[in-house]
Amino acid sequence: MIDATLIARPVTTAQQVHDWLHQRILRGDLPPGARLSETDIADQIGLSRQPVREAFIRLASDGLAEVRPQRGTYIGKISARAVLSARLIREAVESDLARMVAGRQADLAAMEAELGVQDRANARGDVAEFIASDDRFHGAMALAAGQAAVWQDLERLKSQMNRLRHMSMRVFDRSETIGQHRAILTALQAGDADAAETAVRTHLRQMLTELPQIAAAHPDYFTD
Amino acid sequence: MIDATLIARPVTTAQQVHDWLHQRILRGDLPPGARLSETDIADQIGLSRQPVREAFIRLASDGLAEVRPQRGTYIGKISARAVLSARLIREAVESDLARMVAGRQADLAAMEAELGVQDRANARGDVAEFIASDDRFHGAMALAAGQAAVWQDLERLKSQMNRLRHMSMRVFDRSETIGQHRAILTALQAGDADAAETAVRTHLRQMLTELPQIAAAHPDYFTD
DNA sequence: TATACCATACTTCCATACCAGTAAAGTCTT
DNA sequence: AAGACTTTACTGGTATGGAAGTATGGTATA
Repeated sequence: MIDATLIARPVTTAQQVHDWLHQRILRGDLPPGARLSETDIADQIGLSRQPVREAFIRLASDGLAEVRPQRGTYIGKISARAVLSARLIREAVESDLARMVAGRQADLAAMEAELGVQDRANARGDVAEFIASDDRFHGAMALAAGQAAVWQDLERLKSQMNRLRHMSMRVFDRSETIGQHRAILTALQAGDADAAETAVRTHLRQMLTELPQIAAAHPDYFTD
Repeated sequence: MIDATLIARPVTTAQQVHDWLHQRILRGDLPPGARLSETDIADQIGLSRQPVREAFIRLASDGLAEVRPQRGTYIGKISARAVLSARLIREAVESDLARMVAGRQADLAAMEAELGVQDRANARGDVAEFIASDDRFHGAMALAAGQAAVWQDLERLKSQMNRLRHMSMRVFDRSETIGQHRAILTALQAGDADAAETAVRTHLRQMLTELPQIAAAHPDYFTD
């Protein structure tokens, strides 16, 4: 048995450049508003400008960069409007997913496991790992609802939120987040759809209070 | 007062090529699975391959095309999984939006107007206009909820569904769709959040019955 | 001092040439 | 005739050069 994802995947250089930059942007290594230069990056990694340019185009499609013709390419600032929109969508979708999970006998072991990971990451102050585990927790819920594809579709929206979270994580205590996660899981285990929905909405509304504070602390990283 | 959107908008050739192909794909002029050739299109519109190539990259990011390195570029087939995922997301989000609209004194004139447009388009058999009006109807609801940005974020997902609808519209009678739209509007006007949510969910679940029939009629246009 | 102008040094955008991988037609061998 | 191998004609991927537009800083002028 051959893994089709391997034979069908001659990853191009442009794709690798894109992935590299994508990760750096999400982690906050490349701050919002920073300037990107085709030539600089090309020289830096020993390539021609072309693959770098194509990576920029992909980033722009991701909503992470902005190419201004004949002017320059910049890391997109975090749009408060976009974050709020993404949050609303997640709340709506994950509420429904939670109801679906609560209504069936789903395997919740994966979600349970992530709670432990988050405890340890929080204790270590490992921001990146905490965020990754947080994502896996929510992804596991989508999987338990039999809707893995839905989680994939939200990727683009999650990107914007994750950039914000890399900033907020350094400011806020995450034990509260873990508690909210546990509340969700408990409701799901009890098969209580109403409680699960409430827990999900409460959890995702947390960002409504955090966003203004983060934005106030880094005004140059945001647009309205 | 100068319109900033005008001075800041030197539309590149690649962008125009992208928009052109994007529209043709959504309208079904370019059928799923069709082959795209950089050289063919470049010759056809009198350009070099480069801008066409960059348009392909954008289309791939849109999820409308697939670039297979060293093999060829193809119009993406319609993924049944993706359509179902998009449908679920829309049902979740628009349910919440409907509740928001029902709970406030919103201006619903725009939605009302689209119902008339749909009546006339349906009578004429104008598929494209009907779909456009359908989109505007749902978009007006998002606007009435004060969440225009949310509707923008769903654009990518709507693309996949719209391709499907261009096929289904020729098969199904749309008067039922109009009736469902009216049910939504009536509930909103009455300020009945529960009825509005139910009407929205009923309306968007229509696709669950249509998708299998469309897919069966055009098996070569779909992947699982 | 303030302002208009202009030369210059960038930037991205597009055209062209070349490279590498794929697939299918054609040829040879058995 | 059937199979394996070779050739050839494509495909997209990358490199490079120059064109077009923009920002910047200096300079002349009022």
